[in-house]
Amino acid sequence: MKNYIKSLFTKAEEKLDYLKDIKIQLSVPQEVSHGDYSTNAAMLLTKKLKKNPREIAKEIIDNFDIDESIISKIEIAGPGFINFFFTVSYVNKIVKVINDKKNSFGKSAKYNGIKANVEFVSANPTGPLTVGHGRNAVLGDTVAKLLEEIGYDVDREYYFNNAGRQMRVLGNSVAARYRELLGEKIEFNDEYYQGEYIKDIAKKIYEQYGDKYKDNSEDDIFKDTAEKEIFKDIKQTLEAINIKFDNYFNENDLYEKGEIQRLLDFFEEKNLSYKKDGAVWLKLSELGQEVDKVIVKSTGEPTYRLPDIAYHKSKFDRNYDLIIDIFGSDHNATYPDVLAGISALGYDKEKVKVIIYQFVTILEKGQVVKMSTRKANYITLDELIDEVGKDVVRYFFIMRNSTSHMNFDLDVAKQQSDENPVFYLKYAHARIASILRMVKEQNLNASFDNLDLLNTETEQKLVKYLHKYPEEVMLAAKNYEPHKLANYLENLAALFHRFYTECRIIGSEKELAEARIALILAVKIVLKNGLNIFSIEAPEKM
RNA sequence: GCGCCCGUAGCUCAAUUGGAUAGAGCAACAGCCUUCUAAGCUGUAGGUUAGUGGUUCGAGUCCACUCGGGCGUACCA
Repeated sequence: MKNYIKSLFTKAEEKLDYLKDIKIQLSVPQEVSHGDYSTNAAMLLTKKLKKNPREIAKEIIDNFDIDESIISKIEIAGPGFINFFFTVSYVNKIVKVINDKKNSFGKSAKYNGIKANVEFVSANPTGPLTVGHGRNAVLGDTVAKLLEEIGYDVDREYYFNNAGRQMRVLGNSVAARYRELLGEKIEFNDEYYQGEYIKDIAKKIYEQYGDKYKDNSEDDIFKDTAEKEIFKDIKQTLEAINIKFDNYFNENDLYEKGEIQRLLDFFEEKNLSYKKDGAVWLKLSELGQEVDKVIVKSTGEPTYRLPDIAYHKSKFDRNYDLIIDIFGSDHNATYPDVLAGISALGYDKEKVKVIIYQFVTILEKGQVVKMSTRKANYITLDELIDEVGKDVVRYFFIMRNSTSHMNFDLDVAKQQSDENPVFYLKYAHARIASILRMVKEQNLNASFDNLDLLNTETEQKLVKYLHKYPEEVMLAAKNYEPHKLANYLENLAALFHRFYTECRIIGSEKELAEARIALILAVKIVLKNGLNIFSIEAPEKM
């Protein structure tokens, strides 16, 4: 529908030069009486042409070459909107299109062959994933899926660091628990990781090696075993919500392959770094940032900035055209430094899109739960998945804009999981499946011969909404906003449920019944395609 | 103090990127199952979009200031 209107404008441009100066915006009015599509083109031209917008609208319409089998009416309304009305038979053609395309309806080839890298989760292996990581994980995976839907070739990547202070503390924590197991009285340092999982790891080491490491608290065995075990759990948790990564990128590689040193040399050579107080500083003030920052501490250890820049450089070197980072709002002050470093290296930082999501406030018994991995004060993602299930977890984290500071009341989630909107979507799908089973018993089959019979207001609304699906996918993908698609699906389900109560299939005339079957098949396909993007089951029964 | 994000119905959140009368779900109230799944549908009620000013044909959306909340503001990651 939209494309047809655009073609009208393109043709009209040959006669009306001024149309070339504006971008034609088409929107679907909220009010049905304002047509199927509406444009503000005439209003945008008032200044330039110094004419009344309604006069301009009239001139534009007079220059349209209209096919009456497609457009039933065009009118000028309000201050100068041009409203388009489509014919029933043209609108209903989509039902056949969807049934023909099935799974591929909504997919686009627009970005075929373009390589994208989506980096998300990226938690260091110091403890189990918490509910806080959930938003990151689901957002990243869904953004990746949306990009695939419009043609991108996407790699999902997890970046982690198994060196550094945090991991040493982790190793020491396990060693302490290990000695405790051997009967030693230990003082469990406040700085140590307090969680029960530390004891489990210590126990594993004890079961395998006995007291072999009794006097070797510094041995790598503690850190290495902890890392391995924790990573195993993290991967399991992610798999439980259908998330798999293509690449695991270890920060250590950057050191071992000399990338860090090379980068340091480069900055020095280009006179972009200098020494002060025994540390190496990057001249970020010359790269568009406020102040210079340290990249190598006086101890000789790099700060996170250096490896982060090197890491992003590696993404460019691996030929990604689109590089997406999913970060929590606590990172919002750090990435501009990295981007500045990247452009200093001569890369196009526009290819990097940083998606900052706001933290979810977790409430339990009316209290805010503050999360800390080290203090073992957290609710794990596993617990949440066990409690409410994979689909609810996934839907919950993408149903709202990532800019929203969501509240999540655990008690409500546990009690009212039946009232979660995700069930509403699933129910619509299951309901259609059920109708189709009944219809089969009555020997009725979908038919596309009499789609014009779908002419009630309820049916037309539903059909027109189906038209929008591919556009909604594109919009959600290009803006990295999965919640838009969630809203779309909820509206679609609502329109279907209404159709269900108002329009019967069994009991209607055969022609009408079979046209309606074609319609609900189309709705089922779109619901399923949408839920598939969210990795949520579309059940045949509930 | 400074930077980023947010403030919309009692609660949780939308709003086609500046469009026409700001919409859903919970919660409340009143209805709808001897016919395809009532995890559903219909209706009622609920709003000075935190506040004040500005920009224009037109502002929840853009700008300025004020108030309130979140996250940062390291030679931690």
